[in-house]
Amino acid sequence: MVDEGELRAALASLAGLARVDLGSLRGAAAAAQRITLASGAVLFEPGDACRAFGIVLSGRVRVVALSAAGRELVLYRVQPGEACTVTVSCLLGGTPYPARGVVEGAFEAVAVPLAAFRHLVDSSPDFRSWVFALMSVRLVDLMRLVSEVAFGKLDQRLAALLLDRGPRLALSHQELASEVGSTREIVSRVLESLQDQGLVRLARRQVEVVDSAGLSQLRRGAY
Amino acid sequence: MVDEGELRAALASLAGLARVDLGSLRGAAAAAQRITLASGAVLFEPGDACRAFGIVLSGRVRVVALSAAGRELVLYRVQPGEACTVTVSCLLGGTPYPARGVVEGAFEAVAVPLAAFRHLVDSSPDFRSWVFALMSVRLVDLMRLVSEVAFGKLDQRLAALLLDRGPRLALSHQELASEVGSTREIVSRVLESLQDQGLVRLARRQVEVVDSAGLSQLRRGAY
DNA sequence: GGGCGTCGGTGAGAAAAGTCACAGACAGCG
DNA sequence: CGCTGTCTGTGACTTTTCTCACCGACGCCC
Repeated sequence: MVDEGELRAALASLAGLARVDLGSLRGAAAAAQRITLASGAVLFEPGDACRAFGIVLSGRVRVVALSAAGRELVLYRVQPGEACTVTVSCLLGGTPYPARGVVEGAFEAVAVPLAAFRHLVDSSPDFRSWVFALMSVRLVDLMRLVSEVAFGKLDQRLAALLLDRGPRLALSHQELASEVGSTREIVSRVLESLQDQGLVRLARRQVEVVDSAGLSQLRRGAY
Repeated sequence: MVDEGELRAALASLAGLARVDLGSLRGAAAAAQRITLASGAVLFEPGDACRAFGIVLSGRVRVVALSAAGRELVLYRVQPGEACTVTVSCLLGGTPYPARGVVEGAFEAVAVPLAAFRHLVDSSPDFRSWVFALMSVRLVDLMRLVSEVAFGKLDQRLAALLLDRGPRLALSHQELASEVGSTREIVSRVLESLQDQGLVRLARRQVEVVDSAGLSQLRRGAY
């Protein structure tokens, strides 16, 4: 159970949700729960049933596809101010989660049960279009991801990752491999080749982008 | 411009849309357009801007990712009674299409412009939850597709395709390759190997499932 | 300084997929 | 019947990715 003012304050801080009206919030606030988790906590596993709709206040959720062999691939991240779209999908469709959700950073969220979620959707146009927008972005992103995984080579995928996530990435090769759905050795070798081409500089648990223009070029049509 | 009764009849024939109320339809009907296209027509190309929301009455839309090298991969199909979810995403997000949409079969659809779509969403809870349900299913399907493409071998992907699409598939190897995002030669060889294992029977432009139990087994953990 | 756990490098080999080139088979049609 | 376009089979080779095995390097803690 969450204080209405608190929920309101939380929602108000989120882009696009500032104007959810008071009446709509009553029911949701009464039913909502505050959730706090430490980094690394698992929110859901593939096959789990979905019980509530969550709005992330701080920290992130990394949504990861798992292979039978234990390999991983990050599908997307839920940022503060967003809701987990798989959760919406699974709630509405009654399907089990198709992926794992892992907490990154100090995590706080508000969990709203299905009934209250429906009520919010029905009563607040702002809330509604916020949810639509989230799902829209996710859908298009996933379609792009499918293309990249199906058609892109690993150097291109890594180039894209490096360009997207800042000029400096403090991740081990194993962690990078889990981002892109590959294995440590391969990532090591590909990174080494990128370094040989003068595109990045490597250090223990760190990749630094040196030639971002070159990386962008590689990202598109490798030649 | 579409007659209100006609639009109503069209919507009424669709699962989950039977009860969209009359008032909500007025605006939509006035703005809606009837679309008829022949099989093979291209609805949209990657990069195109999205102009209207379409509900498919008959025929299907095949949504396809394209690689720089000209390879293809079917992301999903929009069946009669469904709406194209990329279209919703692109409309709401203002993003260009990330894929190609191709008509299959004799195609009829009702196209509703963005404003009228928004009005329908706002005024009809039934319409709303129908759209949510569509997007939910798509999202989960796409996540599964990412996993399959990233972790599955081609024989598994083909096995899944054969199991999903009836005991008999009348497609050329090139068409099968375009379904799964591979090339003709590879598909030919994999199919031959499936035939050697007694799982399918091949003929010109035809694949027949012989041992569906075996195919299911292959589909999961190839051993 | 010694020990330990994490991290990265590397070699050897195999498997999977893609590429190129061409040949033969089949269907439909004039 | 022969022609033509589509469809499939196949050999030979390359590229990409994966797997296994092992080792050395680094950081940290006692």
